Amino acid sequence: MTDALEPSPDLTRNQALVFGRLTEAEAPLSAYTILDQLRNDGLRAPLQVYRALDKLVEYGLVHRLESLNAFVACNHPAGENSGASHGTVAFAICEECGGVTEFAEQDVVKRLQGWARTEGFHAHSTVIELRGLCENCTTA
Amino acid sequence: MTDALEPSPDLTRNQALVFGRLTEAEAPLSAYTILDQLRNDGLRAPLQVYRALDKLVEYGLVHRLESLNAFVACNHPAGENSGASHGTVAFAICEECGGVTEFAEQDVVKRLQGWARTEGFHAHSTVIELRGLCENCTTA
DNA sequence: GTGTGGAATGTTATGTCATAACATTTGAGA
DNA sequence: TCTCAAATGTTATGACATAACATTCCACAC
Ligand SMILES: [Zn+2]
Ligand SMILES: [Zn+2]
Ligand SMILES: [Zn+2]
Ligand SMILES: [Zn+2]
Repeated sequence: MTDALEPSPDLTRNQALVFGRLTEAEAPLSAYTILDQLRNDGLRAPLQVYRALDKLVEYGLVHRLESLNAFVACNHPAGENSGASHGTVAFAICEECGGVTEFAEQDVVKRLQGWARTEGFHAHSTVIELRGLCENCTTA
Repeated sequence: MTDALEPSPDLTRNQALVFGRLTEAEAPLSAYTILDQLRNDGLRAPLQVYRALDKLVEYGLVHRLESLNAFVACNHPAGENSGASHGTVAFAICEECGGVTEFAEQDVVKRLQGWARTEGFHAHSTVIELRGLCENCTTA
């Protein structure tokens, strides 16, 4: 229903820079924020970042958060810097601290697949994003 | 978990124009597309459209599709032009014909609520969007 | 009927996100 | 060494969204 498997070859220089920056970040980053933080590494134009992001998303190393127009490094269990790839996942996005939790609920995916099957809809990607407050920010 | 109930008062002129245009459309419309189509009705600036959209979304008459940066009129069973409001729904978006199907899968919502409860995450809105091909466009 | 305040509106300018188009460089394999 | 596909560099432009401020509208109190 989602995410064709892709090999994850060695990263190019720009891809490694962008991926490294996202891996260090504690919250999603926009492409322009990434660009600003990589000026000293030689990046100058948005396209350099967007092209790297396109590949990283294709490899399954990075996810795009549609409701934020921003990107996060994958934290999938097997999602190290090797050949990582996985199916549909969901994101919980805290609007106070910006933190993002990636999680997989197989029953949710199954249910959506079930709906798609009965309707004849052929999904190739699925977006699931919860917006709200994480536990820390609720109690605080 | 989502969508506080809101009364849906009489629509203002701009709100009615925008809602009418979305209701007639067969696919999602961007704010700027709506603006272009309402120039002859006196609308001139993006903010006039965005402000109307904000209210219509608040009233539950219109939904924003995050993965498209576009808007659709609600087709909820009780979602006429009266006081309509409902919980979390999902959207199936055809990338061939542009058609959007709004549907509710209570088990999906329950499962996501379950995850949120165990994690202490307090969601106030939920985005579920499937991207792919509808039945017509798959067979065609 | 007049005054008043909140909501809606109108308008200009600006900020943010993303891609088109084209030139150049790089590097693996014939 | 040649060659071609992939990656990169660069400029310009397109698409989506909001800040800031002035004005109008209208229900409601007086
Ligand atoms: Zn992941
Ligand atoms: Zn938080
Ligand atoms: Zn609806
Ligand atoms: Zn279709």
